[in-house]
Amino acid sequence: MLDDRKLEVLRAIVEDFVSTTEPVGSKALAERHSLGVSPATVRNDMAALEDEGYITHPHTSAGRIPTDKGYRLFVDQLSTVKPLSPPERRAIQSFLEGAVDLDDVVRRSVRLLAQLTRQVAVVQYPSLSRSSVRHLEIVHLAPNRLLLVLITDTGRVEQRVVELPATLSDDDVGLLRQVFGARLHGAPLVDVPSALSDLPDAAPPAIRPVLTSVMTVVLESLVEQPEERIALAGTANLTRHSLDFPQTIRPVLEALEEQVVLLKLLGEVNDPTTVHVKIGEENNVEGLRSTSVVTMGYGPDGSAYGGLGVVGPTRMDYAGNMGQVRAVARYVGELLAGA
Amino acid sequence: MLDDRKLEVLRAIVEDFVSTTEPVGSKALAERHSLGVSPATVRNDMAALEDEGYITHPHTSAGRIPTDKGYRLFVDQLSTVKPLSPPERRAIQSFLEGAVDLDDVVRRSVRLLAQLTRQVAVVQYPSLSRSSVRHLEIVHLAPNRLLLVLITDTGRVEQRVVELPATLSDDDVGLLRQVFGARLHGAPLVDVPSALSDLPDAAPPAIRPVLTSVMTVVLESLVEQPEERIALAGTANLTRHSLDFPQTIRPVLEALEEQVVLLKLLGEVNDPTTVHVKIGEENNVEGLRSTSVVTMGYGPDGSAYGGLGVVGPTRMDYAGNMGQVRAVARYVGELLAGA
DNA sequence: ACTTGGCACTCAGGAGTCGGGAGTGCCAGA
DNA sequence: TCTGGCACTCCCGACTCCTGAGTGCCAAGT
Repeated sequence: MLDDRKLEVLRAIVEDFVSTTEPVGSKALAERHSLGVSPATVRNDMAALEDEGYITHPHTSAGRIPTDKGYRLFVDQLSTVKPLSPPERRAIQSFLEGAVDLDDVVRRSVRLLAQLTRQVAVVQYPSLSRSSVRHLEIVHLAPNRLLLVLITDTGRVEQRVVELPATLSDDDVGLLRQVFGARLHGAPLVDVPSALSDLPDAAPPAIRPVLTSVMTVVLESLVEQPEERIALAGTANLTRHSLDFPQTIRPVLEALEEQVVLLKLLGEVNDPTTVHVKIGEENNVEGLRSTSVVTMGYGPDGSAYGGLGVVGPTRMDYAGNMGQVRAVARYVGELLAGA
Repeated sequence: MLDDRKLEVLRAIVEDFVSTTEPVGSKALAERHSLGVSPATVRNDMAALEDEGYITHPHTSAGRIPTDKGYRLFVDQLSTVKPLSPPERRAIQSFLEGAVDLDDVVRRSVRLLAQLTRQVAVVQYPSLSRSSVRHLEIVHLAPNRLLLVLITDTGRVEQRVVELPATLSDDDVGLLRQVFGARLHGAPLVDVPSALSDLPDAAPPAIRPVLTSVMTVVLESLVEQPEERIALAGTANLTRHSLDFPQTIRPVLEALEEQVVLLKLLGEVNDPTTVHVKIGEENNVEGLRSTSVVTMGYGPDGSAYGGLGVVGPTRMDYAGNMGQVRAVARYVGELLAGA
């Protein structure tokens, strides 16, 4: 159905359209890319590609532009992820190396990604559900009030205030600290429930009620409904080509403000070790139907702490952006694994 | 120079223009507002107002629109801050009351503010420099590595990793904890330097070098260059009226991505207990010259933890937005003071 | 001294017209 | 299977025309 030359024509169309933003015609295409055939032949190939749904034209006397399906074919078969240029690599390193804590890492990464790709960048904080407990601190705020501070191996810090059913002495708090510390230190968050399951029985009766409320808070807010966090940058990049979005960038901005939407985008990744691309209508998110999303998981050796990626017009430099997303994901993964 | 009727005309122009987004002409104005005079008279007044620089017209045969100076006069003398409607009050309460921690409070507030005002909302986290130490936790990560966790009275949690010049036993860490805890508990962050000044001398020689590095980190990263944080929401609101911004919303989005810019906006508030408005060119920030900014400080009884506000087109409902910003600022202030 | 109606003037913006040019589809010949 | 030729389509920019909202100013009225 599609011989090599037709594929070559498709590639040329995608590349030209991506770089010029203008529908590309048979003549210009035959000239610019040395295909060795005449415009007429290119026209025939174009007609075939259009029949198959890979390209369209906005109106009769205009050139062709790729469809979502065309981009999909391009991404899957016609392009290879572009490795970064040395200056880009240097930029990543110098940008990320000064980070002082997790917040800093995430904020720097997201800005970096936005700058590199010139798209909107999204970085998810390391998911609590895939982290382990590094430390659980219990601070005695008031006789009947505790502050729990959970610190994970990835550097996330989560805090919750616990109102107690009874007042507590400092010694009691020390006891609590010991009990929880011993059981939780180093445990993956998902294992916390089982690690704590026999706790009420094992503890001295005096502090049982208190212990139970602390347990409840720990389990509920840190394990069952762990809070996901996300950083966003580069929204101004959406305005670079007003042509890229049918009406306005409104729906896109709205979608990007929804944490849930972003989590969904980053979460739909099955294999965290490779770059994923969702093109146009492939996005299940209303409002992002005219955008493409490039994502990848990051984390140590193939497992994933979380995801990151970029959102841009379907008319984007896939090869380049995929390379950039992959590179940043790897750097961030290493950085956090080493922390 | 400007008699009462002229002021009334200005008010009418501002109100009509704000609600319709269209230049307002003498006839429509005379009809809609019962000024009791003819369009011709209104025209004369308009000419006077234009001479004084309070209004302009985009072209000869168009109606008048307010200038920045006109809005300024309107805000200063012709409008009163609009108190919230009962449903709005309820919305605020129900929106904020479920917050579990500081992050949650800030995120909810910023979304709330964006929804209420239908503008871009900005909320600054309670500034470290105006907070006190509630607790400083020292976690022993590795023999030569500590994690400092600072918890402030406003609920902020800041962490830093300290690499030590020597290895440390758990007992040493306990000692550190005691020493710092005793001196810092309850101290305003600005007083921390003096509270720690005699520390090296007072401490046992064995842990002095370690103590010094910890001190350095505390002072540098928590006191001298305290990290300011800011939350943003509602950027999609910028697109509601494309007419509002000369070219595109690009420069506005860019400005809003700069933390520094936002801090500057919120920081220029001298008296934290009242609402402040910066109109158009009054903004020193390149990129926000076509926007107005409504800000207020929040905090307990007149002092300020931080600032919050909204950014929108100069054509905004000043009275309403000022009321909304004020209300949210007060609620947030109370909420954090009680925490 | 204001206010008012009248009137000539201005000018943005929409509707209609037109021609150029880029691009297409198709066909017949190599 | 490719290619050159050719008729056809139709977007887009330029041009013109026209309408209507709105103004500025003047002279008369109160």
